[in-house]
Formats: sequence, C-alpha cells, structure tokens
Amino acid sequence: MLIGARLIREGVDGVRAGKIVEVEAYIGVDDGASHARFGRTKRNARMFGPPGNAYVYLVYGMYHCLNVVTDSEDRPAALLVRSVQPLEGADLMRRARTELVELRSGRDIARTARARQRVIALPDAALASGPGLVCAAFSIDRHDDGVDLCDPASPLRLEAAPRGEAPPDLAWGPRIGIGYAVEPWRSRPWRVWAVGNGSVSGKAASR
DNA sequence: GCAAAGATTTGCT
DNA sequence: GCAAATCTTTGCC
Repeated sequence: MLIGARLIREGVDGVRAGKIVEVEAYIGVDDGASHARFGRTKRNARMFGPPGNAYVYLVYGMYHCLNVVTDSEDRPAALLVRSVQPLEGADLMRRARTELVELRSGRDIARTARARQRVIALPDAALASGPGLVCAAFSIDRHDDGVDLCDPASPLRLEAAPRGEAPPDLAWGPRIGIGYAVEPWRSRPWRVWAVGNGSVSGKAASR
C-alpha cells in the first residue's frame, strides 16, 4: 500500500519529506487510460521496467508526473502519485514551487510577483496537492525517470510509514483527467485517497 | 513531415 | 466556467 508511505527528497539544501495521500492506478496494456495502451514507446518504457522504479513524464508541456512502477518487467503497471502531505522541509517545497511560478508566468513582472506571493501564502497542506504540484514541490523532473525509489541510498526514495502509525481510512473513485478513455476504463474506481486529509487534490477531497 | 491532443494548473471572463 | 501556457508523443498524410 503506497498511501501513507513517505516520499523523500534529499538535496544539498536539506531534506523534503511527505506522506502520500492520493494515488491512481494504471494497469496493463488493456487499460484504455494508460500510457501503455499503445504498447512500449520511448516515453513509457519505464512502465515496462522493474517494480519500484520511478516513471516520470511531462504533461501539457510544463508539468511533470511521478509514477511508481508496480509490476514485473514487461507488465506495464504504475501508480501515479497525485498528492503528498508535507511533513518536513515545507520551506524548501515552497521555494521550489516559486521557481515553477516564475517559469510559468513568463516575463510579466506584475503577474509573476502576484503569483509568487500567492505561493508564499499557501498553507503547508497545499504545497503538493496535485500530481504536477508534487513534482514541483519535490523538484522531480525527467532526470529522475528510472531511479530506484526503493534504494535507501537514493536521494529520491520511498519509505514505509513508521511502525505503529494508524493506516488512514481510504476512499476510492474514478480517475481524474482521463475523459478520452472508453468504458469501462473511464469509470473504473482506481483513484484512492486518504479520507479527510487536507492535502488531497482539488475536487478529490470529497467523501 | 505536420497537425492534434494530453494522467495539469492557473487566471480571467 | 473556460481558455491559455507549452512541448512531447501519437497518428495520419
């Protein structure tokens, strides 16, 4: 179970850590919503790799998404990490988010200033509440594609929740942003989140 | 070789 | 509530 596990980024600036509170599953070449539905390509090659590796890709030209490969080689399956609840290094996450803002706002100085101010004012819980935001907050991009997230020596890695920590109550529903997929894949309830957690992305907070 | 759309987020109408 | 920003990948000519 990935929900409740820790996502950790160690850098020269310090450590960022958070609890995973929302994921989506993309399973097999049959899944009409998965990148693997067209078979193996240059972009999705990591989905066909060994489990525990990261599959990172760029969407909409500006946001990265982090996936954890979950099945054995040649069986493409992955969990998209949609939301993380910050536990440590929130200041570093906020700074990383600010850098993304400047990239996105272009050279409109006034707009950039407003956007940066808005990021600075964000509560910690909102720093990684979305798949693109997780990668922004943890400075994840495609050079992290293929890293072994289960290697304790990796600067970007996963760790199990501490022993004794109560597992969160879970809810599930249809995946987000896959309206292009046909049934039954579009409605398959393969998005799972921690009930009532303030870091779950947007509309997903329901129930 | 070119057009179209995407596992998103933000800001304006 | 809708469109923009932006670029990689897919799909068709």
